[in-house]
Amino acid sequence: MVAVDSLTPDEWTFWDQWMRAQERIVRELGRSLQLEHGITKAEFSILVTLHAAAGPLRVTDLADALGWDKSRVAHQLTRMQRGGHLHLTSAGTSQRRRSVALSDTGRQIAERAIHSHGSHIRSLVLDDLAPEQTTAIRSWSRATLAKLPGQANPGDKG
Amino acid sequence: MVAVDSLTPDEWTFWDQWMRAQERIVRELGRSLQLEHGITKAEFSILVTLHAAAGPLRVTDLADALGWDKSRVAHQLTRMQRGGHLHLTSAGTSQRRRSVALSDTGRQIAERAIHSHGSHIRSLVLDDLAPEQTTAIRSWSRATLAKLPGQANPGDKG
DNA sequence: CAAGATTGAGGATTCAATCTTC
DNA sequence: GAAGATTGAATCCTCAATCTTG
Repeated sequence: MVAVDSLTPDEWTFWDQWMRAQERIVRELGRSLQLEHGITKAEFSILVTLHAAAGPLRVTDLADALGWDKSRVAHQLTRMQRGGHLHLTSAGTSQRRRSVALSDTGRQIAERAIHSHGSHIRSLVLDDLAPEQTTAIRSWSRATLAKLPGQANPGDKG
Repeated sequence: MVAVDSLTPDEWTFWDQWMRAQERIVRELGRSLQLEHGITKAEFSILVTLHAAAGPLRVTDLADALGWDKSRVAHQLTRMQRGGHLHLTSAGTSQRRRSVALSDTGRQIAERAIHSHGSHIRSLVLDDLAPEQTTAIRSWSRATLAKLPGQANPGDKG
């Protein structure tokens, strides 16, 4: 006799529905980004972070701003390199990137995408949230970010 | 002069923190599954769905139960085939699967994983939720699932 | 033909290992 | 050597195209 469940059926349903709702929203937003701007969700994240930055960023700073690990950023930059939305400065003969910034077209795409993505977030999500729901989710998000460590990069103390 | 933002800074922060919190929880739960049971989140989803089923499922029914599209399920089954957690019956000479069920070891892993995964969900999430937060999130999830169509499989009426 | 199912290609993510530079 | 950055392999996910079978 082993207790298989550590959650009640009601708790499982709660969790399952929450995760499914989340995934559908994310999928839907990703599809819109692709359809309307030809970019993926990951590309959008890079573009919007660079758009918000004062100037060019090093890979590490980009990673910190995004909460991603460096290898994820490096792979993403590699894929985006041929898209022309980025301006990458590299070091001499090697493939090592020194800084990343938006190109002119990158900036244009970023601004258009930010605008329409925001609209979709509003109509898919924000418009349906009552003030108490917003409050509840906001406090959960903050508590969770405080509770779970950010993406541990190899060099981090720990 | 173009309005770049359709959301206020506060709204962006709200959304950004929500998504980051979500991703960290999911990542953390995935890591535990891998560490403790040697399975991924996707594998867990398949195992738990088959465990809940009365008997063997066809690919389409598995996909419907999961809210995944069939190709996603097919790829996942292909990867899991060599793991020995599944019992697959196929049709004569072809690679076409007729039904999917848990093997004995699959059932054992599923039961253990359900138990510990539930514990992690409780300690990472449920324990920190006040009743009002649970209520708010539950109603958001339901509304969202009702609002967004499930994964459209090619054959679905539209 | 249509419903059931698989395949291939391309981007995304993670982990561990390695390269580069100071 | 340590900090900055890339690489390779394995899994995952989506879309479009194709195969299989009733």
